[in-house]
Amino acid sequence: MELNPKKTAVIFKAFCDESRIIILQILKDGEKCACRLLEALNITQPTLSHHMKTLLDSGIVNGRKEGKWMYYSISEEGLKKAQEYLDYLKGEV
Amino acid sequence: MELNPKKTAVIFKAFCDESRIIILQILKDGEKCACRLLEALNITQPTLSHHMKTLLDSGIVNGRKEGKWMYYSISEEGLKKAQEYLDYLKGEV
DNA sequence: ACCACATATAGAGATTTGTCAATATGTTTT
DNA sequence: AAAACATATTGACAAATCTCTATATGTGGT
Repeated sequence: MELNPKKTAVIFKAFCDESRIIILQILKDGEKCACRLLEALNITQPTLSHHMKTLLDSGIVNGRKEGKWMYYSISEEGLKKAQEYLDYLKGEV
Repeated sequence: MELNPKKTAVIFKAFCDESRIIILQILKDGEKCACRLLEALNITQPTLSHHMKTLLDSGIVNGRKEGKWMYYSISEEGLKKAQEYLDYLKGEV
């Protein structure tokens, strides 16, 4: 656990907004195109793009470009990092 | 996993601010009085109070009043809830 | 009852964040 | 090359958040 406070906060920003939780809920079913996410949420396309940037920055979501489409999925590695931090707080280090 | 998006976001607000991460870092060592936390942080007493309220609301921290002192500690139960959510996203449900 | 101390609340200012409309970039098809 | 489409970026505004000073509340000791 060498994470500094600022970096740790960035990771968990993924989970502290309602819209992003809904996005993660959808991605839980598997990789989705941005357009599919947009259909499911009551936000505009630029707002979705903004949230996806936050999620990518957090490391909790992976992005993959295929042609004109952008595919997003949950990053097992990112989730693991978040879990490791919670374990660390539990004193299970 | 019956958590609604708003409630989930509230839980994780505990981890998405730099000052709160530092507070959790200190509480990892065990229960601490508010005055001890205040010494360790470069913030005013009302600001600390505000962050402690956020942490209590998230369920990640427990509070206990003893005389004029307020003691805070990490809530194993709260942490467990956060971890369960991350597990859920991993598809390990 | 009063004073000293620890913490909480109220209110205000500054910063950050979420949101949108408008526009730019990049890709595919015709 | 142009048109159509998917996504990203810009710039502006509103809402939420962080921070402070000032003040209130509550507790223990004198």
